[in-house]
Amino acid sequence: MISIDYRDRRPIYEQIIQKLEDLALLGLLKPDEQLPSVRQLAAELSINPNTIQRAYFELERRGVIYAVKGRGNFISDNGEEVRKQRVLELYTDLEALCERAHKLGISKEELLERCTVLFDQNRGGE
Amino acid sequence: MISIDYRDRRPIYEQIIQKLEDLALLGLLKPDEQLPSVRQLAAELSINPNTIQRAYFELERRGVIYAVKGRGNFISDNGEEVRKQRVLELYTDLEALCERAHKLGISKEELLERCTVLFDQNRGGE
Amino acid sequence: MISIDYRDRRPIYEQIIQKLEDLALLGLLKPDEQLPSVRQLAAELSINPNTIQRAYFELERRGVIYAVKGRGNFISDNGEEVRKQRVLELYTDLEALCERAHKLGISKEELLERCTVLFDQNRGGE
Amino acid sequence: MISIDYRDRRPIYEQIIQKLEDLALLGLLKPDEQLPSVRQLAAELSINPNTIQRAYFELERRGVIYAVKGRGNFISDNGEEVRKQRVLELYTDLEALCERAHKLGISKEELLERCTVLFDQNRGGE
DNA sequence: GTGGTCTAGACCACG
DNA sequence: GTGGTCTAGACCACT
Repeated sequence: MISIDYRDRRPIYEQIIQKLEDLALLGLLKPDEQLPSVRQLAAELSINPNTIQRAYFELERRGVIYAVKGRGNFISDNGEEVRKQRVLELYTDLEALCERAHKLGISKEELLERCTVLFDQNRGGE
Repeated sequence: MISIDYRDRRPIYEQIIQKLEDLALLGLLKPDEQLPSVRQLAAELSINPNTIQRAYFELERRGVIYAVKGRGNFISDNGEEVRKQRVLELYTDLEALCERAHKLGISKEELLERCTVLFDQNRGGE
Repeated sequence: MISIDYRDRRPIYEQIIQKLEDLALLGLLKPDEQLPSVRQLAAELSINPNTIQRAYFELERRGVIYAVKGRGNFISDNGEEVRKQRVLELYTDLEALCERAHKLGISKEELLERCTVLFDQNRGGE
Repeated sequence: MISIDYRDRRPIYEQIIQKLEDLALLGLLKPDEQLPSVRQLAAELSINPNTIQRAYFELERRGVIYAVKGRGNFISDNGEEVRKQRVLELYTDLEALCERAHKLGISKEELLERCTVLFDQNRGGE
């Protein structure tokens, strides 16, 4: 379900957060579905349970999952909220990218054209 | 000429690299123009000379500046090549962003619209 | 595994880079194999950890190794790409050498003969 | 007669040494021909006289030129000796290159072939 | 424990 | 004076 890329510069807990968030966002993990336990997932990925714990804490803080004492962790049903936040993040990144493009002397038309091509490419790739 | 933002999570040397690269790319620093010396800039910014050294070293590796022992550091004149590489990097980042947008269900029209707005914002910001 | 030659005029960190790159290129260090930690290698060679750090940093930049925060440094698996780049560099150096030979009035036959001898010597040296 | 490349990583005095040695070797500077004075050359190149002095000292040590107190510096007539030493240096470099080639898994045939091509290229380039 | 960053201060080669 | 290298020791984030 989840795999870790040790070559990735980002910390492991962040990779796990992102993967689970993606799965929840794409609807591959349904609301109220139970996640693997901290120990189980830790064993599965051969990493420290603390790292899983940290990822679950952060996901709970973000409202992606909720914890029930003695029972486990479950997918929250406010997927729409999460999605909105992701969209906001994307727009922030897009803003930074536009600034870089501007500094590099790329025209708006050039950027939009490229954007269109890349977006359509993506469409076909699925 | 350069300022450091200690709230910025990026390391200091990276901030310096980016600032100087931007200045060189925008043509505000002309080819063969001399940069402040390692010690001088360190004193100016109240940071350790090693940190400046590291930034200058990386800039030299990237071909943005060149160092002459006993004389100082100077802006390189192959700014155009550096720019081309930066453009390629930007397009790679744009591709990743388009993929994210696609996953989030953002339509192409929505993305292009946003792109236009952000780009123009940037224009006005100068 | 690694030794430093203090009579060598090249900086220590460069010697380390070369040694490790050679080992990786020759396949004596397998992909995903863990390297000695920065502190450990520093202690082993009786030099400063910063110097090792610098070498590892450069090796990572070259794609020879990859670092995982909190875990260590590991041999990268794109050895073939690195090798190709090294071959290109070697041919560039060979070109400069041929030019020098030409200026010194060395005939092509003389150069090729010498090349053959040196190459075979190398073969026997192992 | 001589030009300095400040982008070159080698120290200035070394560049001057090499240039003059080359000129002597190629016979463009005849035996007993007088070199420009330290001050004159320093002024011409807009660099410190100490740097020229250092280059001349080294050239005298190598037997390329000889100094006459109160008169100036002159080209030595043992050009053949200098050439021999240069050839030795080249062979040393060739040896290192052969070792690198061997480590990279380049076959002898491959190297010789490349050598031939590059040498002939050089021939045509003149 | 690991790597990543930074400081403070030193020595060297070069100009 | 300049850049280049190195040491000693510190703090941080991550596992």
